[in-house]
Amino acid sequence: MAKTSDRRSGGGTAAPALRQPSLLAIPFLKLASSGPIELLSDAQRQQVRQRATVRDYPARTVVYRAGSPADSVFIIGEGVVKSYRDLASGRRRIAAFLFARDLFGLAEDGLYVNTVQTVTTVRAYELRVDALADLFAHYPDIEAQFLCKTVHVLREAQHHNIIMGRRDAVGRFAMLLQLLRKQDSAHIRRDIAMPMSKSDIANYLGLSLEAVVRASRRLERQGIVEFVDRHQVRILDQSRFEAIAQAA
Amino acid sequence: MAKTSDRRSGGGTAAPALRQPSLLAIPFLKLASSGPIELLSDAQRQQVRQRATVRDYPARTVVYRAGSPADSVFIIGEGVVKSYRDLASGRRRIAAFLFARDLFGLAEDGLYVNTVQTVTTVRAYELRVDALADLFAHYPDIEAQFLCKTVHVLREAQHHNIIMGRRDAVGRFAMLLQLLRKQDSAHIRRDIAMPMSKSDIANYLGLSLEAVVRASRRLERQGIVEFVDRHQVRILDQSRFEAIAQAA
DNA sequence: CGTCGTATTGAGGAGGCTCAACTAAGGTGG
DNA sequence: CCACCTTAGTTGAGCCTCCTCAATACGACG
Repeated sequence: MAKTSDRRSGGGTAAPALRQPSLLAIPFLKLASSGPIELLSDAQRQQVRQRATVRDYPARTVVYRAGSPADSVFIIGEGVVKSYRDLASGRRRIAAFLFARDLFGLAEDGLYVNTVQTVTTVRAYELRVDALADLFAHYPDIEAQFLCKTVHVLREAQHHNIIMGRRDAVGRFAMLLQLLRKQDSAHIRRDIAMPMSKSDIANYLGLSLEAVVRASRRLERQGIVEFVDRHQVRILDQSRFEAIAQAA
Repeated sequence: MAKTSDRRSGGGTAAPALRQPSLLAIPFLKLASSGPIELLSDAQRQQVRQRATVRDYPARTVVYRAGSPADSVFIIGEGVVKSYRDLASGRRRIAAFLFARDLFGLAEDGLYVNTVQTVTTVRAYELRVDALADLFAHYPDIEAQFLCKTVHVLREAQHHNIIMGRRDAVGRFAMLLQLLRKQDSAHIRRDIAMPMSKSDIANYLGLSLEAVVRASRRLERQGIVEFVDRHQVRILDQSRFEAIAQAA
């Protein structure tokens, strides 16, 4: 494969390929282990898998467009997608980046609200709405897990709001890096995979591309991070990095 | 009651007092009527009502604080609340204003993530988590409606993101007014109830109080809106108002 | 009629945006 | 294998908007 196709799965974690659809979230209730957990049991994942179609998309593929009929929901098995809307002003607002074990395609009034496009190559599980209804009817517990996941996504959207409330570009960028770092939770904390372009990041953070570039340059010049390559960032000064990101 | 206590229910709609807990949202699937609808059937509302405790709060009451144990979820019967977090920087970010038929109290890891405080006097239905679990176990359809509502709230959070992505204070303020106008959907579209303070609005929009004041003044000076009193706004020029708000 | 919280207005400064030119990297075709 | 092209990224200059600080007005309540 060509060089660009090497960008897979949001970056270099050695996680084994997921053979079953899977949902990650922090549950409502207090559990022994805090932090996000796998919601579905093996049996549940089997049930979901049986009703789903596996889809493999190359990078930059549009999965669906905003306003088109919503026939399916999707669970990401591997890879990264962006969910966005193009506004009347010509600007593009990226609502979220979605990763393995994330869910997308929740519709409104029978239509998708955002456009979803792959950032890396992506394997997804497509569940048609009737299959989903069937699943919920037979296995109410699975429906409860979807509710749990949706609440988790809602909290992430609120976190995005907090990011956008910051005035300084450097702070917003640092908070995005924190978010990306959580994706490689099992991996080393020093290196962060950044599969999306800086232009995508600008659209996510509500900044101009130039502002994102200057923010990353400043972090680099101050010796806080280092850009190993276009899609990989290394944290050099953990405490100063945290200080900037936490100062929300 | 004193004058300030006259601020009720987000403002002057002649809606009859809701005797039953109720959820408002736009469903996934295409229906005959687009726009938000009542999700629960009469029988379902009855079931929810039986397991809920009615709570009446004066204005400015804290219902719960971020980080405290999450024992209950709440459905608003009447009134307005704000859901917010106080950040390390001393700033307060209001995640959402919630109205009649809205749901709040969805926890993470057994703890509330936001602080919720009443803006007006509020009647709410409190559902303890075990009562909610019992409800879901016996009536899976109700769980489906809660899922639908949560997705709806998620979309509203994404809309909030779009608002915050705007650079101009006037545009953000106009979009907030649009949002408030939808609350009085059955009511005249010319007058908008604005139960919260301008300071709250600033915290919601990610602006300084002064910026909100100047934005509203500018809309007023241009003859687009008129501030009838501190909590009521009248749209004078519908088309110019829309043009500013839509130009997201 | 004084006090407190909310609201308003002005002056000055910081930060991000736009516009514009330019560099770097990846992909294509001869 | 290289010239070319396209996309992504970088940097600088000047403008614009919002922020901060500070002082003042207003309304509700005691």
